[in-house]
Amino acid sequence: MDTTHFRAEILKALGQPTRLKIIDFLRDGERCVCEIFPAIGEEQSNTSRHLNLMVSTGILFRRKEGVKIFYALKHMEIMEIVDLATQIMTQEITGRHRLLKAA
Amino acid sequence: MDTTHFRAEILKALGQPTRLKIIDFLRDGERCVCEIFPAIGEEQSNTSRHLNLMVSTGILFRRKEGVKIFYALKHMEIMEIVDLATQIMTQEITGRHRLLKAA
DNA sequence: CGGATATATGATTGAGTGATCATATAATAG
DNA sequence: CTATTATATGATCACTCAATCATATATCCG
Repeated sequence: MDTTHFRAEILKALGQPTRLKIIDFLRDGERCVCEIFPAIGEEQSNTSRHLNLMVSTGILFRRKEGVKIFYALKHMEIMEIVDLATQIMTQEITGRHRLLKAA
Repeated sequence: MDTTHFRAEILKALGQPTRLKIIDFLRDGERCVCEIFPAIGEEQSNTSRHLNLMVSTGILFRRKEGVKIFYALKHMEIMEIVDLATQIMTQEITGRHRLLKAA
């Protein structure tokens, strides 16, 4: 089986600023939409769409409680991936500093 | 500093089927374009564009040797990220099987 | 029931993306 | 110098995506 598309879909879901902000915010645990969209500074509507997308992709849990709907990270691996991306970013930035100083 | 866009850019670079195929192929080490595009079954032109994008994003090295241009993964973390995505995928697939069996 | 709150969804729009074809550039061999 | 090989790039096109506004749905409270 070729898993390329499935794996790309997961990584693509993480590679978008608004979704990444949501994921950062969900690190501390489950949150409802009404907490998420003010925290990340996006419209309720837009936030809802991104949350739905990430549930479809399989990286978020959804739980209903009364009127509120709570979302949470479904896999610890998601945080690890984001942390590794941060490491790469840091290396790139310091690497460029080194180049700038040398020039 | 808000690093959201930078981190998203890195993850986005990985979240595309053609680029993911390239990254899989580069696990074994440095390869030139003439080796890469037949291996992944894409056009030379298209392959070149994706390689350039990944160099700009800072996840690939480029080295010139005569007429050939070699590309290589620039960070070990890239392989780790892809492996973690594979783990998530596997958990999702087996999880769905379990649900199907229970139904 | 009627109003308020929380979330989702339809429609639209502008921007971005990936692939393709044709062509340009660069390096090397003969 | 010319032909060949390797790679990059311009132009184009269909498609996808993110954001927004307006509205629908659902739950709860009084």
